[in-house]
Amino acid sequence: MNVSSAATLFKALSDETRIRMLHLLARSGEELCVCELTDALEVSQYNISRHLKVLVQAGLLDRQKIGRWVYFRLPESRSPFLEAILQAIASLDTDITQRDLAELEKRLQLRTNGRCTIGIQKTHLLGRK
Amino acid sequence: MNVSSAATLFKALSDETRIRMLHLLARSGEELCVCELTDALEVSQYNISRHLKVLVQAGLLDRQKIGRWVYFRLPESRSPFLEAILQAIASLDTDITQRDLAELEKRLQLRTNGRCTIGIQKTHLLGRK
DNA sequence: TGCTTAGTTGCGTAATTATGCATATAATAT
DNA sequence: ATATTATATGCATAATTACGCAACTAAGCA
Repeated sequence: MNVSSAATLFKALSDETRIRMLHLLARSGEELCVCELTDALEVSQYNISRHLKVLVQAGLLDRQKIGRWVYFRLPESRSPFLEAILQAIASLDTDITQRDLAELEKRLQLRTNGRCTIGIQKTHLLGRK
Repeated sequence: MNVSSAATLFKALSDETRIRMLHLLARSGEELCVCELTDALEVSQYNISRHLKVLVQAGLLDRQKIGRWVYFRLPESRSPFLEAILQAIASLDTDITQRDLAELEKRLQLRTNGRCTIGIQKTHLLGRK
């Protein structure tokens, strides 16, 4: 980890939606697809998608496509630097983060065989008409 | 610590100069004045001053004026969240951070009675003609 | 061979940020 | 008081970022 990549990493973390996504991934221990994150956070689908791209490019998330769904998870191997920051984010406990976890909990119960099999349920968050 | 202030904090950290300043403050254990930071980092005086302001406003630094000099130090009381991040920054060890520490070391030897008594030595970094 | 669905991305616009230059403020010294 | 010195900041410009909208790709199904 050098100064430049640390600055890039912090820049990727300098957004509320991205912090909330990482918090959910860290606390749930799950890998989550775009539509699950969209429903849990109640942010428009195209914004979720763009924020996820920022996190992947910063090395904060791994991406895996399964069928029509794309799953994101925290990288298995993390530097001490990254681990410390993810721990800090996971420790966030406020109205918003509690709500996010509760919404995700509900959403994860719609999985079948441990996988998401449906799209976005909160249709006003769709990135198309 | 809530999501919004975490985002603000990370935004304040999303700049190389600001990370280098925090790194010096954490590793040296000293409080440092504007001209010492300017000489150590070799960044123009007005930019050092502006970056310091960002860090103070984000709650990452305390400011104390002594005579004509203004000293900055890490806050004595830190949340676990902040402590984890400062530890991570202090652990940075690269060409740049080693050089910064060496330059600061040299600069601190110009103190008398543990205080800076001179201005910027690298005159090309001054914010005036 | 389409049609539907999960996700991505280009474009335009608005907001924010960094930096150089010049100047302002504030404390000390002559 | 006036000049000097340490630090801060207003202004202009350039670069970056976020977001809504719309269109696009890609995978599975009829």
